[in-house]
Amino acid sequence: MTKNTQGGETSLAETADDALDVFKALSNPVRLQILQWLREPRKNFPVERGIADPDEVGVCVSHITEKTELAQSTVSSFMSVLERADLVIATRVGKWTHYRRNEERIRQLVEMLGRTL
Amino acid sequence: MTKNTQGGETSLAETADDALDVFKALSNPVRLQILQWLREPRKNFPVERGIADPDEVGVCVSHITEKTELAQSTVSSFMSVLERADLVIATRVGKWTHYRRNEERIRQLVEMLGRTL
DNA sequence: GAGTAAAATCGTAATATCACGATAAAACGG
DNA sequence: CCGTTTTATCGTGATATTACGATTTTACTC
Repeated sequence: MTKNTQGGETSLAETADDALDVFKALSNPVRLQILQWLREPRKNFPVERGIADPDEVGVCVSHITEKTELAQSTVSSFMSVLERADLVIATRVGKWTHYRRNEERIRQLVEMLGRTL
Repeated sequence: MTKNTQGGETSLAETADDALDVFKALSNPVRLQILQWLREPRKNFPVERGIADPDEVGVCVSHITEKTELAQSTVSSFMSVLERADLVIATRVGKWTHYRRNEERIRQLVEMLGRTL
């Protein structure tokens, strides 16, 4: 994990450096696509693989890997890029690492862009 | 020029592909910085170089080059990346190519991100 | 037309990102 | 503890981006 301990509260100030990380993370078509898919986990990942509720905890890496048709290692590193940019939150449930969107952070981000961009 | 003939009207639909170009354009610290500088041309580029009004037509490449401390050729290509992403508008006045922010497009973009991101 | 100044284009080396397979680490089941 | 499954990490080629100097194009001036 990177900054926050996956918990609820989020830090206030968004620096310009944060923005750069976000833009870098989003400047790849597959990563952008994955973030879109995660908007509706149940719709875009119909087959159940992990045990947990996708709306709760997100979608596991193996499932995302299948959909992207990229290698597992590639998707794994893509997901950590998205995580480092705080765009997604990782939760490990058993063997599965589930990723879900960090909706609060994304909202903050859009709001920040509205001010600073 | 790329799409619109530098005129006033803007196309409606923003595709996801456009978004990718924008993110790519903004995923470089210097390009991001330049876009910020262009928010206040008179403040950030006090010395007059071109003839035209900076608030009207923008800031010329040589002036931006000085401030970035990069080579002229680098800045020139950076500016065309920003232009291809429709984030800035180029206007040639004599020998000088002036760049200014495409505020309308940037607003649209932020609004689009609020919906789709 | 010759000379000059600003910007764009071209060729290039250095660096970063992408995408992979192989391997290691984590977590479980028997 | 051993085997299996899932994910993470590592090493490596392929491709893309960065940044430069040299050259070309554009536009002005004499």
